[in-house]
Amino acid sequence: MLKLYNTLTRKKEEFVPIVPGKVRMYVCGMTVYDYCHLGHARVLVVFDLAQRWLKVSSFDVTYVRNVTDIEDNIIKRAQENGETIRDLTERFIRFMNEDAAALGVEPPQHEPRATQYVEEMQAIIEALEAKGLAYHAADGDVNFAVRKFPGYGKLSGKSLDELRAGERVAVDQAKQDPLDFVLWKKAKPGEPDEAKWPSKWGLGRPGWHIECSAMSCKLLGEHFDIHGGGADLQFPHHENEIAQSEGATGKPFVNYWMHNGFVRVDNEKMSKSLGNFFTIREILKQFEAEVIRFFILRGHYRSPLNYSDVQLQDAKNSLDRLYRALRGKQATLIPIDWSGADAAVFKAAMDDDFNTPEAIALLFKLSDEVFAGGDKADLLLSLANVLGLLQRDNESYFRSSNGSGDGLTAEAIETLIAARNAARKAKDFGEADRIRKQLSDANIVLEDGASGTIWRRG
RNA sequence: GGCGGGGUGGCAGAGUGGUCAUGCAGCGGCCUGCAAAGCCGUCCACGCCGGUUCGAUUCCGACCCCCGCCUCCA
Repeated sequence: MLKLYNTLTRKKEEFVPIVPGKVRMYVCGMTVYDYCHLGHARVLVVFDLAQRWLKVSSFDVTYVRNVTDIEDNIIKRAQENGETIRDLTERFIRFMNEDAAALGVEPPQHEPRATQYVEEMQAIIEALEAKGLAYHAADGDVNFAVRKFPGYGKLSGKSLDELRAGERVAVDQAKQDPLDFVLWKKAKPGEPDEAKWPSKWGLGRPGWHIECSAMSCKLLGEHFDIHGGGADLQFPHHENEIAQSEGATGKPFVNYWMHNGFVRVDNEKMSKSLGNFFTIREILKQFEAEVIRFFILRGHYRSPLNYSDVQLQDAKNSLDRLYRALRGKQATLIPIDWSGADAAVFKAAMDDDFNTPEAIALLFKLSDEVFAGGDKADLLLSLANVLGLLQRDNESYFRSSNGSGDGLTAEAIETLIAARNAARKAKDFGEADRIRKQLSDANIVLEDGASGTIWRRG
């Protein structure tokens, strides 16, 4: 029985899908005007994990992860770069997909782009207007009237009056309430034609929040199971989605809200605005993509994740042990018998709000047994596969040149190893150790085993 | 200020009313020509103060500290 922590109720709840056997899940994806950073990687990996586990749990999963390809920052960046919005967003969507693939993220069933759903957005805004929940303001924008929606604040636990008391932003005179948010933005002079759509309120573009209401509704229906995203989207973004969707349809919007914790740097949130972010690409120059995935999965998805080189290296050392257990074992993927003792432990951990640290601890237990000569290699490989881990060819994992480059080719290394082994055979250990030192200076570690010498990059 | 989440051993990170997290790192040993890997052993914990309890890191209360949201942000 799968239990999920639901942000809406702040409790772990048994997961019961709306339609038996089916799960519909929507996750707020990226706004594409820059490279993805580690924080984005966490969303990608965490919800990929959720998707995988739901599938393993025999659910028919429809997973939607959107792309925001029209928004203030995008327009600004395209203008700064002197390129079209389309060129900019296409490029960063491509980069995002490359990063996601590297991290072992299985593509969602749908990756809708906001610009393809403007009509649906307009339809929702019209419905809200008809119900008196939206108004065309004096400045030409269409806003959501937050005071007219009784449930406003239920996700974030905030009340309108408290929010107002803490108001830190200059009040926009065109709004009826400072917390009212934009559904449709009137086009402004100087904005590119690409950023303008005709509407009954004149030329303009959709607000950010309405994009997700429209895409989720169109692809998953008015009422679906799981909605996810980073914890920073809880308010106002997700709160606003609820107001828009429930306001327009009169139905409950989402049953389970899932939010992943932040990635931190020096105990501070990693974010674009703080400028303290590390892009996935940067980290990939130093570490294997799987190390990043493992680094994310070794912590619980709701906990903060502290980033540093030291932590990545620690994660790599740890992952190495798991790979080492499988080295030379010819393990193959097998169907998992979930009633088996080990698999049951793994399943119990995953069913408990995706407790990957515990699931991974079980992987280490299996690796101990493999080292001890037990026949758990296939199970280890297969359970790790559920987490998207340990699926690389063992030798290519250990020999990949990510990290400190050494310039030595595999052939050169093999030649040196042969020379060293000849020296060892001749009991010329001085020469043998000299060669090993030469290799270790180049970051190559040797292991002399019963079946010969194997090497890896350190 | 309001709302929310936390403080676990050198580091990372789960969890639990009373026997073990797990990994990395350290130390001693086995193995090895020496290493590496593996194995065995070992060191290092639950912010602070009270309370409940036979017993609390785990439950309750106060306190201190940290982080997030309240403005675009995964």
